[in-house]
Amino acid sequence: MAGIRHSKQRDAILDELCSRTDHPTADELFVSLREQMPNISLATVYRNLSLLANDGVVLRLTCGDTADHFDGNTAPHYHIYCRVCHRLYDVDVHEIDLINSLANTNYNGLIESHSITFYGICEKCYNNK
Amino acid sequence: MAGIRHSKQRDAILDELCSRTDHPTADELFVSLREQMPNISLATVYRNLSLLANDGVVLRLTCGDTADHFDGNTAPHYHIYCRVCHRLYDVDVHEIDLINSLANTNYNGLIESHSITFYGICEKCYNNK
DNA sequence: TTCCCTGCAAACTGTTTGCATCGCT
DNA sequence: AGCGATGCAAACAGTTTGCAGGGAA
Repeated sequence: MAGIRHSKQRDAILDELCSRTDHPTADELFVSLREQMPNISLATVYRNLSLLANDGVVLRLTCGDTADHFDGNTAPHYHIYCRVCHRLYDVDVHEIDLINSLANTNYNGLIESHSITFYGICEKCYNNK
Repeated sequence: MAGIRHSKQRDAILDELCSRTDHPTADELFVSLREQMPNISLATVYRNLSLLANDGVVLRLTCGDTADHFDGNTAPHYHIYCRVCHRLYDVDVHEIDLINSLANTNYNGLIESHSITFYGICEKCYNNK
């Protein structure tokens, strides 16, 4: 986090991810990055995303979609995975701390905070039908 | 669900899954099933698990582990995925309805009930260290 | 100058699919 | 006979890894 090394590619990956509010997959990031950095390789994107996720600099979101998604916003928030458009959205559950404490009350404090993904239909898809 | 077809293999897969309280992967089920049914193929296990999951007869649990896990218990309950032993456990959060209504209050009722997987450390791993 | 990093290609893993055959009604 | 289900093997998608060369500290 603090002592993280830098490289042109790693910085570009982190910048690109943090500049987006969607929750791109490694491949989606790769496609964007190639515009500014045509020689970047997909393996580098995967490698650095794993590194950054293990360091807690970014979030890896596994939701049952074919590929993992990533989030540059590590502030406490939840996600909803839309069964219709297969996208992830931030969901602003104001009672986030209450939910976490409820869960932990029933499980001896071993449950991580702020790592819930809900499933359902996003507002856009719900309105479009 | 009601109109579901039957076959020796499909029934065996469902029986085996429902008789277990762990949350096996397709391959783990396959290994068990082969003892009673040596010619069963892994593709059949995958095919039927997908069928049953799509029909709502069983639950498919995606948790960031390498493989999907399955649960024969469709009664409302949550899960916790242990970061240490990489296993899924049922977690009895008594306030399950409250949590769902809190989430839905903040997202216009589009969030599915009863499909939360928490992340953390299971009690066994927590005590063993 | 020492590592860490990259790009490339090949390997790997979980899962799905095509196809010929089998089995139930 | 007809149709779905099976077993096998090949195909697939996402991800990881080995390696030789390049770049940051």
